[in-house]
Amino acid sequence: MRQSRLLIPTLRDDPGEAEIVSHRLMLRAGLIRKVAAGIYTYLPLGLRIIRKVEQIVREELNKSGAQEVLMPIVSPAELWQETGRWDFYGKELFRLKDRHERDFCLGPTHEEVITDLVRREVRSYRQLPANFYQIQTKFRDEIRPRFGLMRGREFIMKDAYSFDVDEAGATESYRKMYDAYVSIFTRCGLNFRPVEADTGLIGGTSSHEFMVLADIGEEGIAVCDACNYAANVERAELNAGPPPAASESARVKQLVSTPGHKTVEDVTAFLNLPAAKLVKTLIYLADGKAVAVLLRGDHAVNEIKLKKVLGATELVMADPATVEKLTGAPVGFAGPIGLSDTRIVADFEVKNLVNAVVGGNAADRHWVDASPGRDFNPDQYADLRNALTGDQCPRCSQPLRVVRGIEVGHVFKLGTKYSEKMKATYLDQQGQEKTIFMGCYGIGIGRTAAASIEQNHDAKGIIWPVSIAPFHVHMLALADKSGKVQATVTELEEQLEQAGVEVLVDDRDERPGVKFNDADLIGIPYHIVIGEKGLAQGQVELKERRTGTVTKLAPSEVVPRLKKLLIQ
RNA sequence: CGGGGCGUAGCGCAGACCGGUAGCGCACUCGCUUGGGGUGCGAGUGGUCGUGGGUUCAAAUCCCGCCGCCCCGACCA
Repeated sequence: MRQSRLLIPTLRDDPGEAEIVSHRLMLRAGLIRKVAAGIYTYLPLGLRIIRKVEQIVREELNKSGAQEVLMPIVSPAELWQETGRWDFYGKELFRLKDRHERDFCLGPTHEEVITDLVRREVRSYRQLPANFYQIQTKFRDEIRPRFGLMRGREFIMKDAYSFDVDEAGATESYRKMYDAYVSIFTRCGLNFRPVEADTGLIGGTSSHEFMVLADIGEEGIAVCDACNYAANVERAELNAGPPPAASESARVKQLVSTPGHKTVEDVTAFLNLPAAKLVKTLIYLADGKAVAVLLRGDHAVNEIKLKKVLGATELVMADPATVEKLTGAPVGFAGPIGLSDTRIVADFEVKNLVNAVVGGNAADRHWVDASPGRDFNPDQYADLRNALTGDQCPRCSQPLRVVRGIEVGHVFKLGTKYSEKMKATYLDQQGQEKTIFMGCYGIGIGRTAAASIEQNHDAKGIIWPVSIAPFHVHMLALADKSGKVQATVTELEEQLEQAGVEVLVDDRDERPGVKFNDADLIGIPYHIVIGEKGLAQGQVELKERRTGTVTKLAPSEVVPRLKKLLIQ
């Protein structure tokens, strides 16, 4: 392929809109261009990369027995109303009406559509198990699209859905997909880690996220170096911590004036204490009933855990009026002392505090030197927060480390959540009607490419792994007075293409420096430099992008050498 | 949605405080030059200054509204 015939608009300057490496380099290397916030056009080079990732996904999924289908992007509201997600999905769902004012949406995911298909077409246990996947553009009206392809409103996703006769079958399907994902991300050359995850909006019973380790990752992962436990910080289970090292003796509690100091920062700054010495009291409405939730000032509540502990189906923070009615104080001064009629749950770490600050349940008042067990007694201690570095591993009690990751894949065991609501059933061997067990599985195609750049780049640009590189080889034709360069380039291009090596020839009338810099920026793994100087000695140069290693060799050696390198 | 920042040529920016009819670098076109790490010189092309209104003899510049984009945060009492 000739570079002069492809639109590869490289940029010398960093575009102002891009903050992170992969976004910047995708724009600079001419892979993508933005159309609107979170919506991009894939240029020829970018599209080739996307197709490479898709191909790997296809091959591995086909190998695992999944079958490819293609569902519509637009789906009718009725299907979403059946599962309740028409309302539950909220503003993230792109909605539209047709000319008859009927409601539709642009698919953010396809559980409803595929389950509808399966309930119509699958009757018998003989047709199961089945696993359907598609690679398709998805739409989610994200609250804040960012980082180029990392979090777009329109993006390409591989989504798959498994259907089994029972729980055991579903577990087997899940395991197969998990294994396929490991193969896929390994082939993409990523440093990744499967971690235990929460099930979020999709719902279901168990789930793993495939995280590419990178500092710019939007997700926190708690990892244990001692026993290999890894989980999303939202998911990681935390046990009651070690009993407190008896550092200080409990003093008598006092009510002090904290005029106007409502937030954790304000109060601790005013009292000159660390946030870890404060207990914050959050008032929630769990299915309409007020609950006080106690956490250390420096900890963040995890509402998913809280919901489980409370056994609540609906959980919202109480409005200021309710808080005032309950505590007798404006928002900012709630505390557990004297809240006798209200259920109080506290995070495990609260139990370990001595001489803590708590709200006074009166305007501009806080208690200092309050101690749990003596001054207030929660109804229950539980795990209510996200994991932090230093917390104990739930498996082996060694300290956890929190690292950042990019979620490129997610596998869920759904159970019968959708099949029950949508009545997707089959007849078993006894002729009994049974509900189908489901699983669902996603991979962000563009995000996988972006994650690869985050892990594979240097100051000059991208360094693609061979498996997803837009081309295998970038052949740079330098100045050519004699015509020899052109002749060699044409000959080599032909030989390489015949050998199945994908080659991009930089045949532009540009200075050598421009070509070298653009080639480094684009990041094709091998460069062949052909110039008159080298040819005078019967040689061309082969450069490995990652290491910069240059090998001089005769033109006739190029094809065999590359074939060998590319097979590795 | 809350906070902050920004919209001036394809890209990166100056001009704005102090109103006088738009500029720099890169890119692009043409000519010469150069030809192994973003050559050099010259001549050009390209902008309703995001948008609507207002103030003024005069608005990129001052005032108000709207739109878009980027960053941070988002029930944390």
